[in-house]
Amino acid sequence: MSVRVRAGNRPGSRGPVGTKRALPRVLCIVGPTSSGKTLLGIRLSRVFDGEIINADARQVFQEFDIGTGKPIGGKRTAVGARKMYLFEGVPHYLMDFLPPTKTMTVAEWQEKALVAVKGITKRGKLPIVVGGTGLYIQSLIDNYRIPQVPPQPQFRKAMESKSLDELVKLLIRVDPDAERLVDLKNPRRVLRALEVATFTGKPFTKQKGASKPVIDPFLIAIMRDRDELRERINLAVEAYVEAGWIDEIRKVRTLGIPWDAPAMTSIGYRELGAYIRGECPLDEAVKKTKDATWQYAKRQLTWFKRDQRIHWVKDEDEAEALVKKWVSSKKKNPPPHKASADRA
RNA sequence: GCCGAGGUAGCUCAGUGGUAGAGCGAAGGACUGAAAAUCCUUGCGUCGCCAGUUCGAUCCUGGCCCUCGGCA
Repeated sequence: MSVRVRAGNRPGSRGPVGTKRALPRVLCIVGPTSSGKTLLGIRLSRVFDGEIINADARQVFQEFDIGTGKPIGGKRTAVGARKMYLFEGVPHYLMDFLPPTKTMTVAEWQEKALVAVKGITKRGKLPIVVGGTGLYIQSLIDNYRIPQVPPQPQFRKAMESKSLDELVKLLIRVDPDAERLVDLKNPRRVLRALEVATFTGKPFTKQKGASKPVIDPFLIAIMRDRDELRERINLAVEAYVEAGWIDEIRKVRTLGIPWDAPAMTSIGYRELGAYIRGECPLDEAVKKTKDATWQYAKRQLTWFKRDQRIHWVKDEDEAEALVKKWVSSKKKNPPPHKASADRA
């Protein structure tokens, strides 16, 4: 079995040797859903002449607007030769471009995001990454070296009939370190590791890692206490329904998007889908959507809590003040971030 | 009022004569090409109340209380 592995165009893998240049500075607004990232991003993009790079795994989809929390009123607009997503004049990259039946991967996001960072920087603007998909953001700021094997549908299909135990055995045989470095109880992880080993002939655990940073990030998140965040989530869900979320789903259906399309598996779309199909009453679907969103927010918090580089602020004003200091501290090639180095 | 079913973890329920489990929820955690995904860890609760039988009852017997059906 042979396969075509994408050529070595991985970001950061090469570069001008010896030409020491400051890394592009990138502001990253992270944190759990409903904490206020989108609004803060818009505000800071105005104040600091920035452009936004979406780091939300669901806002990438076309037609999925209300329920994914895209800024209301933004849309694809022709700018010169090509179309770009604009919200009140602020360009958003990696937003609203993917057909709902397609999937995107971390590696693709990482690559596109870096291209966007470079373009924005070249035009003298500040790149602002905004989103709650922790893995995406980390892949960018820590320059993840992701094993270069795209998903292999036929391989995954072929392995479907195997039990987890069998997959684990196969994996350990070709990649003994997987025993302690891969979550052997998680079928997805095991399958992926096996996939990489199979198509490269080398152990998965030897191929994952991180390269030298290619950007100079500044991470910021708005701290909300538990009750407040939960309340914000509830209100957001209600506001989305009020704003026509259900009609949005119906419309997407008339466009031929099946219930099991990748974008349809987003929180709320699946719960409200059950209501639309007549499987449960509306109030139940809304309640489930709130609960699922909260569970998601907790997972995000688990992710972001451990990243010591994040500056947690209490409100937008504090965020702006902090960013102002960071922006004006330019030059001075900042020392490499400690936190990223001792994470392996 | 009569007949039937039932009262066990926050919820839905399983179960046994030797003081009890599952799913969901909740809390915490992981996370390198599906990430709004996927996965891991954590369960003493008066087993409705009272009395009896028994070495021992949540499980058997009797009474009581409550819930849900059906009949009046």
